[in-house]
Amino acid sequence: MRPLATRTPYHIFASNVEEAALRQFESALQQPFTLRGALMPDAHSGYALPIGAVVATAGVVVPAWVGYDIGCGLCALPTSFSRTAVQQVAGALFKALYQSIPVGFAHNRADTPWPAAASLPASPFLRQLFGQGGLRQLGSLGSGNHFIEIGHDENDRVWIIVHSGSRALGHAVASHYMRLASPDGKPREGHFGFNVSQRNGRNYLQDLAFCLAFALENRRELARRVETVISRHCHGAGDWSRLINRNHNHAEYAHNLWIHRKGATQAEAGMAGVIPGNMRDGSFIVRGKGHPAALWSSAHGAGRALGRQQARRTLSLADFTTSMQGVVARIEAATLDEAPAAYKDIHQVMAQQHDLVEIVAWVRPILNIKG
DNA sequence: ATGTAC
Repeated sequence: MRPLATRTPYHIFASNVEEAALRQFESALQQPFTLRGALMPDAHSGYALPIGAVVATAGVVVPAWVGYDIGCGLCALPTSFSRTAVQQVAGALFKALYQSIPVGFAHNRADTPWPAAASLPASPFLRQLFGQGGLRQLGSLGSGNHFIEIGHDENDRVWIIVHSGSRALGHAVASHYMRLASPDGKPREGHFGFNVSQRNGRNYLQDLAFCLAFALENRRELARRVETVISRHCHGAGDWSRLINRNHNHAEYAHNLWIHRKGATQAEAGMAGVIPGNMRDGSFIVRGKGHPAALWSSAHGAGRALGRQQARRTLSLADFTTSMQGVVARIEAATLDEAPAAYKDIHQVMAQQHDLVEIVAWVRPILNIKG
């Protein structure tokens, strides 16, 4: 890979990165407030900054470097359900889950209670947005790469894995602050940020924290609903004391840096994490190694091998069906862009980041829910 | 990514 035109220290953990993504990363590193950068093995181009990029600044927060789905991430809940019992009723669970969980653009008919929201700090702008149906979206999945997986590890432990984010709320918050940060008042490509000590910067960070809490509560609610549905058919429960939660779209102050992660998972030394592969190969439960050159991060998934349109054009439904043998899932033209073949090989991606995370368990899917 | 787009 070509060297980047910058004196800012950076490290690329991917074997080959498309030129468009490289240019985005390079231009982020060229910003005067940027101190360090890293590209994870799943990096590919996104808005303003590649997905799979981590960029650290001195006192500046850039909303476009967090992206639209603030707080998007994964929860993994180990359970005491029996693998064979779950497998026997997988078809029924699949149907019941789509009845109890809104997916795609759908939301709940009624609000999901979230009492803690009232005492969380938030700007008046966010309060107003949140008041307009925020709670109806708690416990809704969304679309794209968001999913719910029920799977089992090597010891036959059943896991509930949820990938979702802050839904319309985070999107509106991101758009608002990206518009505020950009000099021409339009949300667009560019590396426009706020000083963290100024009003806009403080408001953004406060609303970002709210969205992170909302996204976590959304994933918890989704996992609760999955647990409830399974327990109507099988004995057992989730071990909520061992719930793992990791964001991959966020900004935080750590190690004396303002670290932005856009499609990159926090991986401090000893920290539990979840890295999804694809709807056939499942997800990995990991433990972070706290690699400083990776800015204490890892990949957030396999990364796309094919763009969504390209996947829809070039992949066949027949091959998709064959590749999904043994997994109960939406296998149809509408989900072809999420077929395993649309993603990079997750095992290779895991191998490329053995200095960043250690694999604790491999959760292989029994069923998968997508929007 | 998004009760869907300059």
